[in-house]
Amino acid sequence: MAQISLTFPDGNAREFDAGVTPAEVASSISKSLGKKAISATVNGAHFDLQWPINEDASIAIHTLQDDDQALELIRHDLAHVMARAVQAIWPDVKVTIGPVRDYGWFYDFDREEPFTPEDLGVIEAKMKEIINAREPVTTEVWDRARAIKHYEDANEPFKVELIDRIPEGEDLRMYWHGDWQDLCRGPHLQTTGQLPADAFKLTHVAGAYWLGDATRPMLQRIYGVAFKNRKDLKAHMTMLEEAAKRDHRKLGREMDLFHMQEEAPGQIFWHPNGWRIYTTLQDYMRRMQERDGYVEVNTPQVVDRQLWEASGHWDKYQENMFIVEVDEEHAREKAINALKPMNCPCHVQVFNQGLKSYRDLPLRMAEFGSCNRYEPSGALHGIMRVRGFTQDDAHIFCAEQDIEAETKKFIEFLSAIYKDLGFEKFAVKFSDRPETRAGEDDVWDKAESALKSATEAAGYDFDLNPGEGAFYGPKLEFVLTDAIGRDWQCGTLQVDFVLPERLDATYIGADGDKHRPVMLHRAVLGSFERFIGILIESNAGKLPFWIAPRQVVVASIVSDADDFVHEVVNTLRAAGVRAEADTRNEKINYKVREHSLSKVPVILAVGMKEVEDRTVTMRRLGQKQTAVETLEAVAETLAVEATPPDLR
RNA sequence: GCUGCUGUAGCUCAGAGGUAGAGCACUCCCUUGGUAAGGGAGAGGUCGAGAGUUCAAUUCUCUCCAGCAGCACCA
Repeated sequence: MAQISLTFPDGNAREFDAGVTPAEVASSISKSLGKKAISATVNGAHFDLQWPINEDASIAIHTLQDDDQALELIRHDLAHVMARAVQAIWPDVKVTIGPVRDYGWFYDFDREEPFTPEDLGVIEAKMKEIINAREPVTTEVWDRARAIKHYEDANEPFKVELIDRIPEGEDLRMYWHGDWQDLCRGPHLQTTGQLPADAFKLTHVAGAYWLGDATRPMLQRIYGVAFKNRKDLKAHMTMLEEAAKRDHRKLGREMDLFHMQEEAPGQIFWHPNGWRIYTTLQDYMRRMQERDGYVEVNTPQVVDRQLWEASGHWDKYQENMFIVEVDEEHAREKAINALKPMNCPCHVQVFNQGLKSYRDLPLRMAEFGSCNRYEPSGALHGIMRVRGFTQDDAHIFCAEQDIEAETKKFIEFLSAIYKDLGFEKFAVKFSDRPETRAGEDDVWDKAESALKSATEAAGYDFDLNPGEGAFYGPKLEFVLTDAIGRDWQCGTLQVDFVLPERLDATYIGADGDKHRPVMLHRAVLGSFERFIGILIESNAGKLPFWIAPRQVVVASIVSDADDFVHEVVNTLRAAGVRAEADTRNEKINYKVREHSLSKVPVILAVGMKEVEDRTVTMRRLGQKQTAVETLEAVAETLAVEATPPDLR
């Protein structure tokens, strides 16, 4: 038999018969490793212990001590064990797919009756039974015909479809957990006995379309989380509880920032505190944009359908637009309008007024543009996904050769702002050409490479979203994360070759001829609404002082101090600090607790001692210790903190 | 939009086929208290909306609306 050489992580190599399995390799090292092994990395690939190795390779044997591999296998095997448990309880449930995801896995089932929350407990119990039976996991490669026949006989149509979708020539691998069988890429554990019976939990059920396609049947997805041990599971559950406390919807209520109500789904009633955040951010953005060479405009909300037809929105976006028809009885003319879902067509109208010269480019046209989109009801989420919102939008009209420089300039602009707002790190996603698109391939080539090299030049890595670009051009997305790890696109930059064409934007070049500008659609915050949601969650409500709507509460300890309290408030207000008095007939403990819960960054306590010394006792949010300072010193310190970072 | 769940006082929630309860918040009174809840009293609800079943519905059924989780969507 042919020999192969396997190299271990310590650099030593040993000869084995070709076709040796990692399980045999592990056992040859020691009996205990043979038992403890869960999988191997062979030439960089994650290998099942049962797969044969046929060529010289590097090999590392994994045990449950290896976090990455162990967690992946635990979660993956639990997906199978869960499917097995479900079919053991309800034999006519059809199985589909069950991948590993963050913290756990899910598995999609086809079943008439919905799973109930009570069912989850029943399934969990069955899973523990299966785990404790400690049955071996085995695998075989089958040929296509046999696998299809098998699943047709078993009445598992989804599996048959899956096999049809696996490219010819790729191995079809079958796995058995005990006598329960599933089509699976692997790898898997040696036995279900390697699973921690006390470190997983089924969390929730939800619908999910088969193959992610809304035209296909909706399946029932059961989610689970799993860890290596009970302690990690518990830590995860605690983390989720903590994250729930940062939910902007909860904090928005507690901090009295905004509310929403049935009569205006997906729209926000901003309260004074919330609107303070909004205007503070808007003022800041306006200063930053002016400094970076933007001009600000403002355009109509209600626009005739003709413009939307010309721009292409009527065709491609109508479902998401609020259409406004004037009651015929009162209409002098029969016009159909739409609330603008985007600002771009209006900006082209501004651009088109008067002749533009190449000397006018790049023209950076900004608008705090109020948009309304009829978002699907299921997509609405607090103030992060709404039907009425305002973008910090701008369109940069430029020549093709300016794309790279403008992109780089924009990324630097965005990252400076994100830094000011406390987001040092953010993800960048790059989406390239989709299947159906407008524009020639060589133009796409140029645009894509310009975006990529500008991103790299600005010093950012990006994830590629192949084929996810807009039909009119490639795009960059700047993604921030909410309290429980959901991603939200905030900033964006999109190259657009199409709209200038459709709306006939032109400029006169140095050669005296008409040319077509390129439009860069870009936003930094994305929308104020979403960004404020993220800002609240990432700070757990403890906003930076300059953004905090209520910055200082001056609280009296005894009512004889009330006069000085008002003097302190007035002094702070004169220094540009948002201060208010709390002279209610309550104990200082009560006041401290209440204002701390509503996230006021600074509480200044004033008793008779302070009145005599003209001092205040300062307590910062989240800190227990206090500091006595003179009124003048506090006003000076807080005035600096209240100043937006760009004005310091 | 789809699947499932939820909707009772400002908030968090309990409750039952016979027209409702708690804690906190709110108002008033007492209390002037030194850094996360001082004491007492009071007020507050068309039980999401509509229809049906029933002697009787907030409770059961249906429809609608909204919210939550996930999926799809996010040009």
